[in-house]
Amino acid sequence: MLNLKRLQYLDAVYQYKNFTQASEALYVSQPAISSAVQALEEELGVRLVVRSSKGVTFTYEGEQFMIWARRILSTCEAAENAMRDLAGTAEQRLRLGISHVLTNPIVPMIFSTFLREHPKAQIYLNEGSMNKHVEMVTGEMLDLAYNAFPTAPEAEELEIIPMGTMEIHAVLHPDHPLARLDRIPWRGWGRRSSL
Amino acid sequence: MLNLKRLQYLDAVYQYKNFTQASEALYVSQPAISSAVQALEEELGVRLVVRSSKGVTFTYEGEQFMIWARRILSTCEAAENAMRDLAGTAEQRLRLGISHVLTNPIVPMIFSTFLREHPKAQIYLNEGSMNKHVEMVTGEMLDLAYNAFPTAPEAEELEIIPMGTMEIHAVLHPDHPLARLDRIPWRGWGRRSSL
DNA sequence: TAAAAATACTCCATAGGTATTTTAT
DNA sequence: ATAAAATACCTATGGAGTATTTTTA
Repeated sequence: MLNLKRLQYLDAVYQYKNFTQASEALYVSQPAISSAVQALEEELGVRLVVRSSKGVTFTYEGEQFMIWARRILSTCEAAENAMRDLAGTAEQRLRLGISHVLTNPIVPMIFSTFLREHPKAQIYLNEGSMNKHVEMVTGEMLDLAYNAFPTAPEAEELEIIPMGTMEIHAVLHPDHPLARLDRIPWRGWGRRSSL
Repeated sequence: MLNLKRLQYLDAVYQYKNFTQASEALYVSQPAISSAVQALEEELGVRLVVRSSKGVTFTYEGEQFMIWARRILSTCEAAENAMRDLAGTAEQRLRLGISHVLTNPIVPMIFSTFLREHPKAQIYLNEGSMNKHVEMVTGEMLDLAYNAFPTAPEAEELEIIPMGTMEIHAVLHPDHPLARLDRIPWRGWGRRSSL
């Protein structure tokens, strides 16, 4: 299996056509370069460079290999940059799930408090079902969900911060049998048809 | 700097969605996989997978990174194959430089002797100047040059095998002053106009 | 309780360093 | 005599193994 550091060393050798200069550019010793190139040649079964007392020249095989090496190295660099981007924006990003019924009270809070503290932040709002949001937080698709009754089994691995309570009012016709009560008991809901 | 072995491990994790199975597929221990993935996450500054007691799920960042990882790994494989090809054909290939004036005696030898011993070999014949061939052998562009008078300075780093001698005859008009001699001295050449 | 991943630790291979030798100009 | 690479040798880091612990379904 190839080794990226060796490719990097070979790349420097290709630029300088000289082991010593390559080693100085990379802040390593000359023998480190020497053995890395030897190891590559050994592994590939191919002579990559011709050494002489005035530097190195690349063989045909060496030139061919450099085409691949450069491609590999630049792809790696691109991958690292892509991840740096994701990591960077991740710090400037709030992926928030909000249940439809809870949207009202939370949205003003976001724009007043959160955005004042993180002016550069981007906010991804996902309105949807509460249990779906529990899954999305578990799978790191969301950072945070503003939720109620997190009863899904996955919810237990999440940190849950109580934000407050919400009074639920029943709006009834004065003639409805429950209209006589001050409070409507929970147990009643299961047995009755909804309004 | 990225490390290809770690990418390979992550790739197996991606296939099996399970550290233990990935480790078995690669014939390494489970902690080896575990620490490789941790190291990658550390290096990239990004959470790649979500661990659970029933395996792993890839995060958004993890999925994105896998696109790059696969590309890197397959490019490496292609590079190795390309070099294997070059190394393989190198053993079945004679890159031979022949000076124009020497072509006659060597060509029959190639087809009779060499090809009988190496029936699968390919022969690249390069007809050209003798000093150019010395350079090409030095730079490993040729395996062998059939040459005469290797006087180029680079020739001293080459192994030289005497193949034979060749008589050089001067064809002269009977009235030419040199025609009287049995042998024409070398030193005469420099001072006279050519024929 | 079982299955999966993390942790602790130990060990070894290998990458890298320094000093020196070899080679060729 | 100089400049470059190779070699010898030593050290240290990191990767991998075994054994164990933690976590969650």
